[in-house]
Amino acid sequence: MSNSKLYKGSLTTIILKLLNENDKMYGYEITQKVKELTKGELKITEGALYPALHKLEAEGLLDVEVAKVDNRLRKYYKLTETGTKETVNKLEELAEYIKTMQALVNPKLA
Amino acid sequence: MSNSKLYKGSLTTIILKLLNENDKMYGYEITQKVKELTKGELKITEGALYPALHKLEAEGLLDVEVAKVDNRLRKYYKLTETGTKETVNKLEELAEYIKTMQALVNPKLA
DNA sequence: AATATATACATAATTTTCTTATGTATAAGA
DNA sequence: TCTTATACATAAGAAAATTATGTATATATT
Repeated sequence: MSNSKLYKGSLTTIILKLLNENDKMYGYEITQKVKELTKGELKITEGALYPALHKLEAEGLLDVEVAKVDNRLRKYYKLTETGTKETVNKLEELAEYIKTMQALVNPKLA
Repeated sequence: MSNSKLYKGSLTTIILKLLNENDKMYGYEITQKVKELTKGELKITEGALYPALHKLEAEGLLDVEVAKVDNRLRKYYKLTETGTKETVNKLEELAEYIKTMQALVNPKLA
């Protein structure tokens, strides 16, 4: 991502969550979806995204399927069974993190 | 931090926020305060904390004052004027980030 | 027809920000 | 006496980004 306030470590969670909702997506689609959902707040850069996808695939959390659309390459990624389980963990971690940060930063509301 | 689910980039915000509330604190005190406020969820390691403090000082966001208590060294840090302004920015960024992540991860509630 | 923008992938160099390991030193508790 | 707590620090390495490139096709603009 560029310009944005993204904390390192959350990209994986974002990818997994999107794939959990959308069954299969390709890289470019993910960048566009994030831009759309965050109203331009978050821009995922290719330099971050593609290595992240490759890593998740290598770890067995994602499966790939190559397709050719309009004479252009697309790599569709989808969650494996392990990936689906890991998505649950990552989302719990994120919720936990947000709670913890709010306790630190806004102790009155905790 | 160790063991924890902390996303990289939030340590600076935590330090600034604590100093904003407590006027002046020393490093070890910060580690203990974070542990206390997060009920042990977050443990700031010295390897992360001290370099972060030095960096904030070098950037002019913190001032240091060395003291000797019980024959042991303490370095009290406090926000400079610039540091106070930057604290506001960092807290806004964090709030924004949390909002953005919730929009991504829990679009129904957004 | 030429050029810019969008689509779609990828990697390399560098930077930021941690973790882990190590080191020094004093005080207090078992 | 030995461990734990207090209090600082840095170095090596890893993780995860950013920034800069590179390739290639399709579409929109001038």
